[in-house]
Amino acid sequence: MRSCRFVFAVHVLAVLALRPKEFCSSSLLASTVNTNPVVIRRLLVDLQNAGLIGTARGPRGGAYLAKAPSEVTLWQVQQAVDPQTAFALHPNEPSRCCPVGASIERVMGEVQEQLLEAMERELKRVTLADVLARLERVPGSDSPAGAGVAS
Amino acid sequence: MRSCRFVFAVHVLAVLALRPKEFCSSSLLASTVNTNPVVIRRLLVDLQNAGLIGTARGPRGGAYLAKAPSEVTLWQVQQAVDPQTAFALHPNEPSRCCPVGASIERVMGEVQEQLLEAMERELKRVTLADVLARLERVPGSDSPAGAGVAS
DNA sequence: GAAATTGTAACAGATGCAGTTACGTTACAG
DNA sequence: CTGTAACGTAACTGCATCTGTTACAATTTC
Repeated sequence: MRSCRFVFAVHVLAVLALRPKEFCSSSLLASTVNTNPVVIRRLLVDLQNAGLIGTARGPRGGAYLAKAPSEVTLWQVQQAVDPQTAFALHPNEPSRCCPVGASIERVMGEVQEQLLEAMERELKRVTLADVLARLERVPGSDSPAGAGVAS
Repeated sequence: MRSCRFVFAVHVLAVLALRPKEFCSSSLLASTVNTNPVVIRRLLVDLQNAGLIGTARGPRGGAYLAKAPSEVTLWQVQQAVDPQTAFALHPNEPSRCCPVGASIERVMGEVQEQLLEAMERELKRVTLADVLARLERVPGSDSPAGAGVAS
């Protein structure tokens, strides 16, 4: 994955986790991520479809975390916002005459499956609560960095 | 990784492995991969720098495999032609005022390291010889599909 | 009814990659 | 020694993708 949707999504979810029971607007989230509110709203659509957050329209509306941080794995986040392939396969069909070209796509497809499974195992081991626990403690901050941490 | 340099490189190395002691031209390799010879030559430069192949100029020149297929892992190939990051980090510096923005880059950088290590372990488990062994046997082909296989 | 906020469409700018053409360099063959 | 085949590399094009931006309809609160 080359896009930054994944880190943006983790960032947004972490902010939401630090403000439980609050509705955060896309403008507020955009200012902490340092991007445009529409970029955030596009992310929120995918996160909502995955059941990770909820949103509300109108004044005082915004997004809120729909699950406990310890129940949200980075794998869920990644699948929600950037379902990826590990590497690109052949863009043009290889020559079928060559014994390699005849079946290289199948073999590399199988390799890709193994690789994606390894990435899935690794990303499932890290939860949003783990991410919160690894943020630096900022005592003077307006939001306690430890809130919601369950590691 | 989104580019197809990795699959192209494995394809090329597999063809070279099936023709030991032969010099294969970039035109020949390009025809089995179904791309342009220059694309192949750019790959060959990287594979040569990594010590996986050798090349010779002039008539009857071309590329040859410099190692036994069982000694070449897909990790070596991937590092040679497409050293990658697992995912993109923040393009714009996040707000340092927010406790998340203050250290999210470090945390996600650590997550990325773990993920890359998992991918490395997985790709090191697969050698070029394994790839050759998983190609379909084509008895009528001009090149025995089992040549050089050591799995 | 006004205002705030999401949801979404449309577009601009930047980036990266595959493919292509062209040409200099090298080495073999006769 | 000359022609030819091949690598090495630079420059360019076209295409796709992504982030960021503007704009606007739909929704909800006050």
